[in-house]
Amino acid sequence: MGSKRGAVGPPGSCAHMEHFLETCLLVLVEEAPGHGYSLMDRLADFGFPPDSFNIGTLYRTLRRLEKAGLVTSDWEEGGQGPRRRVYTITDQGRESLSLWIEVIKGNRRRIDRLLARYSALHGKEGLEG
Amino acid sequence: MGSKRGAVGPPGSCAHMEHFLETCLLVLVEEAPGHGYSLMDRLADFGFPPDSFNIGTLYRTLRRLEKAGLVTSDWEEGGQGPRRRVYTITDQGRESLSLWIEVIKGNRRRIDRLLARYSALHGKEGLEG
DNA sequence: CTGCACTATATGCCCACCGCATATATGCTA
DNA sequence: TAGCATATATGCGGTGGGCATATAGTGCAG
Repeated sequence: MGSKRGAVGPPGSCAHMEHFLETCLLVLVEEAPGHGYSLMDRLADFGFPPDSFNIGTLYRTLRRLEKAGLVTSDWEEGGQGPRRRVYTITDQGRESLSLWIEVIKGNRRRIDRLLARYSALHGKEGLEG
Repeated sequence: MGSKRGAVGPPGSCAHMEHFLETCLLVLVEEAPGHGYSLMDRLADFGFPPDSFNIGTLYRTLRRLEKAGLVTSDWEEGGQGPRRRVYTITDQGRESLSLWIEVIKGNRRRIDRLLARYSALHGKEGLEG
C-alpha cells in the first residue's frame, strides 16, 4: 500500500480504513449532486448515527475533495435560505472512487477474517451481528 | 459515538474505522501472547500485505495498548537473540476488545451498504469482491 | 576481531485528519 | 429586533500514522 491512492492524502495509513467517509460522499454525490447539509442526512443511509461525526469534518472533507479535483462545487442560485454549495462529482472523482472501492473491499475481507477469528475464540456465531 | 470507547484514545473519530489495528492485535494476543515482530507476521492472517504498515507504528500501538492497561508485557528470558517484549492481554483488554468488535460489526454493515450502493450505480455484482 | 546482516525494539519529526467550539450569513417568525 | 433554523467555514488542540533513524544482541564471513 502507499502507492495507487487516488489523489487525496499523500502518505496513506493502512492501519486505519482510509477514505471511507470520502468514498461514501463520492457515492452520494455520484447518485445525485447535493450540498453539505443534505449529504449529512443522506449519510444516514449508510448506517451512520445522525450525530455520528462532526458537521465541520464533513465540510472540510468536501473542500478537500474539491481541492483534489474529485468534485466541483457551485453556489446554488435563487434558494430561499442561506446559500448552498452544491457538489458534483468529476471524472477524476469517479476514477478515485473506483480505486477506493477496491481498497474498501479489501478492508471488508480483513474485517470478516477478524470477526471470524474473534468468534472462533469466543464461541459466538455473531457474524451476522 | 464518542461515548463508550474502551480506554484508548480520548476523542474518537467515527469517520474512520478506529481501533482496527488495535483490535487485530488484541485478538492475536488473546489467541496467544507474542512479541511485536512476530505479531507483525501474524497480522498477515488478516489479509494485511506483508509491508502493509510501518513496524514502528506497530510498536507504538502496542506500547499505547499497554499504557492503557489493555495488555501487559514481559521481557522474554533466555532467548538467543535480541530481547523480546512479550505481550499478554488483560481483563480490561478483553473488555475493550468486545466493545471494539461491536463497533467493527457496525463498520462492516456500513461497508456492505456502501458497496451495495456503488454496485447499484455501476451494475456490478461485485459484492464478493 | 572487525565488519556486516538479521532480528528486535524504540523514538523524533512531520503531517493528515478529527472533534469541539466558534464565527458568519441568510431568511422566517414572533 | 430578537430569536431560531439552515448552511458554510475555520482556529485550536490532540491522536495517530509514515518515514527515517537509533540502539542492541547474535551469528557469520573474511
